[in-house]
Amino acid sequence: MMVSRSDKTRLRIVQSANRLFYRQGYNRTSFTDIVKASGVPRGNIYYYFKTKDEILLATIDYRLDAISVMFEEWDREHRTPVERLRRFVRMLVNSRQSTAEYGCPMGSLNTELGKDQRQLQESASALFDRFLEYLSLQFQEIGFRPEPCRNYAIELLARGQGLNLMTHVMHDPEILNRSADALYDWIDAVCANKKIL
Amino acid sequence: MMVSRSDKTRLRIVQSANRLFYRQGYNRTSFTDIVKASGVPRGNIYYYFKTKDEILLATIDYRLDAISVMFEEWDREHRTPVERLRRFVRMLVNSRQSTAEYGCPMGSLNTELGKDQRQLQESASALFDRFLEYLSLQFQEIGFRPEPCRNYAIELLARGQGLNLMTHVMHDPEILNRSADALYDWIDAVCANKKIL
DNA sequence: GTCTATAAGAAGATAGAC
DNA sequence: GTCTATCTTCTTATAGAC
Repeated sequence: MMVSRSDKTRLRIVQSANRLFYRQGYNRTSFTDIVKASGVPRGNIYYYFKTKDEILLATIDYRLDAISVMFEEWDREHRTPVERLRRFVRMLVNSRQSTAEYGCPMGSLNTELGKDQRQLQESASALFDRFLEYLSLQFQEIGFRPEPCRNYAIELLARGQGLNLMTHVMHDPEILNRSADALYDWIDAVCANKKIL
Repeated sequence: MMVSRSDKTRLRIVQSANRLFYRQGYNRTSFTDIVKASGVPRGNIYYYFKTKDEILLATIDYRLDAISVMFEEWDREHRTPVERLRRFVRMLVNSRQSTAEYGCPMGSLNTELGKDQRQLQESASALFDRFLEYLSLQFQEIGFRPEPCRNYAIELLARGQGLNLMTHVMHDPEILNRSADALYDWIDAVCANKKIL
């Protein structure tokens, strides 16, 4: 696939913005911040994106693609759905340093936008949907009936987000480190429960 | 205790700002917003607070006071520490409507400030400290050795925050409603565990 | 496609009359 | 203590040359 020069410029804008939105939040990141970080002049950025909101939507798509790639990798590396659920927990632990500094990229963005920028948050919630869909599918493959699977996915994601938030608030990556076992145990317990059903 | 007229004006500013900071976030709330909501003219607000940051610190103190009052009420209404822990979960469920709209006041504020306004977030984290202290104390009164109590408190608070976040992201108060049972069960399980120790 | 200059408005904060 | 007018800076966005 050809990658034109303009595609490269666009990508540089999106990557720089994505990084800034994560580290400073969307609303505290100014257009000038993006200009400086990307090295792309103001007018040029407006050639690619009509508004700052459009840049945000592009970063969300960018993240969605990254998530898809990640899930494909998990599918390739792990044969069983239980291993993939554990892989999810391991990802949280692996990200503990940046989580302690800036929070969860997905959770903090949705929290920021969810208050009074509903339309943007609706776009950002697609990130959550993607995770819920994937986790839910794993529970189905374990053998649960479809109905409870989504609730299991919500419960697992909620616990992950809770740990991410505490890790960020206290700026202590060790919280994620030592709490992970409880999530592994929870996965095991749910699977044990399955045999009863 | 005498409540002077100037105290009243100050309180109106703090209450209006507190409401706005919760509903719009700190950074998206402008000085003009506070002027309009409180009905107090610009210059007058600057008589009470030198900067917008100072208003935020005042709202944090305001919330800390409200939390103290709440805990005193819980102590009066419930004799046993287990009942108080359950009361905490019940509070989360009771707040589900506003949580679905605006998130957790404490969690969303700390998430917003934690990225690149560390000094302000340090002040805001006092809200978390207050909860951790109170919950930790309940576990101690149940009979646990002091060391694990703080971790139990962190775990309970994390799970609450996780549910609050999912409730907010999906704008669905029912998530908190149906997930509360798992928290009640968790409290029971921890207490059962105590007998083993 | 690239880039600079600048418009138009909103932000936080101040000066000073009353 | 109260209130209005204004300053300065920063914001997003546009115009238009190259």
